[in-house]
Amino acid sequence: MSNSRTVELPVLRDEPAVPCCPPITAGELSVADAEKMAGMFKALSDPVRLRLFSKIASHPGGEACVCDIQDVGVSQPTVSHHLKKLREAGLLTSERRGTWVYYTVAPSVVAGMSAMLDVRQ
Amino acid sequence: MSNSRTVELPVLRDEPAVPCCPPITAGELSVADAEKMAGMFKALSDPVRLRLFSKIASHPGGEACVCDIQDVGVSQPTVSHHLKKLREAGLLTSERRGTWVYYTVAPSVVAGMSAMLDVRQ
DNA sequence: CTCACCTATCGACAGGTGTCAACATAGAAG
DNA sequence: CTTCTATGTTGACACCTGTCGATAGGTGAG
Repeated sequence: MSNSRTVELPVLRDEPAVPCCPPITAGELSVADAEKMAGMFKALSDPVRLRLFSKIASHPGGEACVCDIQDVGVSQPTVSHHLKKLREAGLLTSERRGTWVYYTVAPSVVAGMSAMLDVRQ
Repeated sequence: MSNSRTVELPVLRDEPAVPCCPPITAGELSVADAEKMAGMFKALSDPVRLRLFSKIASHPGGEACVCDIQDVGVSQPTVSHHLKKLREAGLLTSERRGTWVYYTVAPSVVAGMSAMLDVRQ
């Protein structure tokens, strides 16, 4: 939309903005889009991961230290494993601050999944 | 709507209306809710299932005959297997009409999943 | 009835996934 | 340096899952 010359477009987040995929009602998903979205849904397809994600998302700022959320009934390595999966799916980002590691939800990605399922009923 | 007494309450859909689960940002998911929602996400966590679901959802009325959608690159038994999974997860309902079987999306269930991921960014 | 067609089920198999104990790594504080 | 705490990684194992061919069931036509 801008008409000035050579504007540096600022990157809003470290997320790739992910405009991925129109509502499912809009038409058939391409094979590539289906694989991408399936990967995201798969990340949320485990109860433990969903609870971890929910704990982070419901924290102020959508951000939480691992130490705040690791009480989900499985061992610490398993928690770490699940957080890695969520991060690899693009649903979380992680950042180390001194001793602790903080995980943050990627709002645009999650919003994209929500929008994709937006069915007018 | 009839006004005579002893009214039989009509079942709106065969779906259980599913008000399940507030937005993830609203608080931690209970173990039970996490298992229920994880099951729904798992149903959409396979590329073939997502494409089948997308084909049905994008059909007029959110309804399609198996014969219309089974071209997704896998065998007929596999298509049937995936449709069964989607049905068991509550995302689709099926109905036989003569020779053909029609699958229909359960809008309220899908809307529930969408609402759960509704993150204000 | 028989046949042709559409869809579901069964049995089997390769590959994927969740889980843990053991170990490794990274900071912070002595 | 050493030690402690917080996370991540590795390797192993049981279980789950996607896929297919073969087969069964259900429906309409003849």
